[in-house]
Amino acid sequence: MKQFYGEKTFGLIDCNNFYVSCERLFRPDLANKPVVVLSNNDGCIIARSNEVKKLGISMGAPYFKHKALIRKYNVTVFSSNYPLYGDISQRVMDVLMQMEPEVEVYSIDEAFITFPKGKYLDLENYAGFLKNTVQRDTGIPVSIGFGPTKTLAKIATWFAKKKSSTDSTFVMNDQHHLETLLAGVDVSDIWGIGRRYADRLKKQGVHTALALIQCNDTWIKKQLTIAGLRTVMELRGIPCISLEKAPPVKKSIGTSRSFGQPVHALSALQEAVATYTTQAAFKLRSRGLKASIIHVFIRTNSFRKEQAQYCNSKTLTLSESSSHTATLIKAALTSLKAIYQPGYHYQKAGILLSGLVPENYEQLHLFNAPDPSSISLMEAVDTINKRWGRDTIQSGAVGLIRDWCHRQLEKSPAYTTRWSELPIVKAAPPETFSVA
DNA sequence: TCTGGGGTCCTAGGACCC
DNA sequence: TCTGGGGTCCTAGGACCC
Repeated sequence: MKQFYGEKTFGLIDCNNFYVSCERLFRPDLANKPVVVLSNNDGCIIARSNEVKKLGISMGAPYFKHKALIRKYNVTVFSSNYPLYGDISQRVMDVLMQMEPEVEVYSIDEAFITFPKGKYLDLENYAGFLKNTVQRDTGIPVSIGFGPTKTLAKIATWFAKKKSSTDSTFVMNDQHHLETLLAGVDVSDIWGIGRRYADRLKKQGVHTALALIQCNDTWIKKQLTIAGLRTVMELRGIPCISLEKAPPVKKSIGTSRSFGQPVHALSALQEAVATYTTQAAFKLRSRGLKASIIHVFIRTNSFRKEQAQYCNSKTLTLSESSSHTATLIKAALTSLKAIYQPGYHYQKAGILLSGLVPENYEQLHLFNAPDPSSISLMEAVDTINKRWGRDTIQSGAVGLIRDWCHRQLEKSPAYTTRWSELPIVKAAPPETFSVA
């Protein structure tokens, strides 16, 4: 492979229509039938079965705009069920880690692997073996691409999905002429080139990955920054992005939601912000971290051009980092009060915690002693909420009426993560299978 | 009526210091 | 009246990813 530098082969394992595949695991009657999964608040379509893709419904499309089509073609609709998807994802990753020593969990539905060039004599065969093993052990169909860099492995996976053949794998090897392959890839389909950059490149006459790798490096850096230049090097076959086996240290943790209906009152925003802070603080403690910076934002609906628009945010630095829910809520509500303006239709609020340090990292305020009772209180609350559900014990600030809560009308059960929602399999005649 | 959420990285520009 | 230059840090905004 003369044009490919580097000693390693990279692979990308990408779950097909992942959220839809997860829902189908427990609804085998939906195989080969059109299915979509909605975003939070049932707002956008974020996963589509192949049948739905053929109807021309695009990724991220607003649900309400396609309701008629969805009804017409009898598409089954699910609200998103992240506990289910997270659990199935873990199973897929476990299978890969049993097969390969070097695995990077890149996202909920993708993993990179890498191994020395030449480890497997027949890469096509190995890709098929990997794919079949994941499918057999988890029920999730995947596509797999191999290439000499991560970016080219991504492109190989793109070819694997594009091919109408059933094997869903693609290996970039000596038989392929890299330039011929890249001539068939639109710049917008390159990992790292988003819509803005793609538009910009096309305006200047660069339409394909092949045209891009032939551009001058200085020009590329000016157009796409150093990150874009790295992408181009990878497209040329020079590895610049390495495999990250350990998940990177978190720099921020946030929670934000759109409301189920417009919100006007400060009191409702306070409940929402307190609720999001509670959730973020729980995530913080689950990762063994404390935060010292808390950022709160509120905004109106920018799609409603006819309405008065307002968005604002405020960042507060705590005198001492904390993971204590009440402390964080107090700071969040102080910021909220400072930015709240009456008279607007608010659509979304959120909080972002940063300045994260390990919980055992002590940087005490000169005059404040730590309160050991607050630590044991939080531990008790987390234990109870893990056992009985996350709403069991909460701060009074989160409210009781909560009419701002987001919608999730079509949610499937937490089949694999909640005892009360386990699927019940009934004995059935051969060749049929039903789930109650 | 109804348009997601959670992240990361890069750069430009201002503040500040010596 | 005339009034430097370089380094660092921080932040906002824009780009990207799934």
